[in-house]
Amino acid sequence: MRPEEQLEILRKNAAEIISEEELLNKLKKSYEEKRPLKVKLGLDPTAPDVHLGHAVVLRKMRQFQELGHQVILIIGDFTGMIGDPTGKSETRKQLSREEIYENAKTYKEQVFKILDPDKTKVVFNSEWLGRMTFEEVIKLASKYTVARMLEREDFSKRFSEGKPISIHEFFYPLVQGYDSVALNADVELGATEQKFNILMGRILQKEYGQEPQIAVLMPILVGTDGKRKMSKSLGNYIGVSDSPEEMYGKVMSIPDEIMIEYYNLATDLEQSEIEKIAEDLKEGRANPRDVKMRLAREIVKLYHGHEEALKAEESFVRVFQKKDLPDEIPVFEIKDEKIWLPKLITLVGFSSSNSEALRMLRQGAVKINGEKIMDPVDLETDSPFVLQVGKRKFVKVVGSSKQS
RNA sequence: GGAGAGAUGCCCGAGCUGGCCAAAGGGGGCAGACUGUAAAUCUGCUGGCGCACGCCUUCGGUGGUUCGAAUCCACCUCUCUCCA
Repeated sequence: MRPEEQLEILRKNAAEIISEEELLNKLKKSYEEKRPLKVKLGLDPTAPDVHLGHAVVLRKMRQFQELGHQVILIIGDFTGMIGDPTGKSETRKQLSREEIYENAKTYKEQVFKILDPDKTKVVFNSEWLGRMTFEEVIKLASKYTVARMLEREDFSKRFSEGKPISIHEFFYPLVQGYDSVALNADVELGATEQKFNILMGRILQKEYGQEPQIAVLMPILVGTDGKRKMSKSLGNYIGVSDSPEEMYGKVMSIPDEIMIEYYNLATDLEQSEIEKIAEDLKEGRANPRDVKMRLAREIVKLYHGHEEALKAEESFVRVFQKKDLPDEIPVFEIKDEKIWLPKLITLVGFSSSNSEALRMLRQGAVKINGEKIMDPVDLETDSPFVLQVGKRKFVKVVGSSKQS
């Protein structure tokens, strides 16, 4: 494909490209020399749960792949072993080799729902970082100044608020930038929050006599709460490995205001189509609920296929609109013939303690076979029953004593 | 190296002239009502324990004083600020 057309595609949805002109030049050169560009993305090996927020970036990577470029995923195992300090207080535990390997494996499984495995190279940054001598490290550290380091917003904020910043945190940007040097990367992808780190790559590459990489920055996807960025630790994420029903439901729970953002960043719909939806919505021609259902369908389709998306929708309508039971309820086998209800709720994982279960009970959140129960009763398990806690947690409890 | 300030429950943050403190208030979260599993609003809950006006664990760590400590004392660890 012609470089100009490639640029057109790559530009879509990107928050910022630094710089487009240089990117076009690289694309041209690549086109002429028939040499694919090396496109780099760093992954943090500590949290191996890929969600739609990551997907925004990964889907852009996918476009690069489709245009014939070389995609390189860097597993930050070296940095992972040091332990990212940005939670501080708990000095995040260091990961062992095995854990990192394990995480990397699940990472790959999830990432390959989006990327083409045959066209993806995965590397560990310990490969080159682990071999650096202290002398080289100091040399690397000399390439940047404290004042410039503090330009980064989170650092300067913490600094002015009197919050601690450990010296080694300054190494994160340096190390990430050095990864680009080690790979001689042409392009680095990331969310806008990665701007500083990615620009660091450019600076270091120049210092080490390389042509600087292009920064392709993608917008940050807001989480299901509509406020904060999507992340696992905030519990506002939609994972690419979530079940179809779960995924569908989570999409339905997002605030209306961010629907179009999701259409743009998390679906494959044409720009023109999305614009039309946005307008219908604004003019009141479309029911926001239907627009959201379509969104949920589109997103589930991407990760589970058309069929599953429809099934998830059916299930959703049944459970939440008609207030029926879902057609498939997980079964929980129980050995005891009799069980105290709060204990059962905890046992199946709907609460973290009996006390909590008791509280939910008192607030009328618990139903058995559709009937609201407010007392901590003892239950016979000789005949199966459906336990429901809250709106979305169901389980079918079956006594195992009768079965054998 | 010197001087000062501080460390409280998921987070922020009161309390710190010792008992009334499982610890105010806010945020977040969960649940209920209302709905479109949206938003807004209202209500309740928000350490554990077989459900308790009871017991256990919790206020950076370890010891101590006391009938009794988040609150007093000693030492330690960590953080911040100013000086060098």
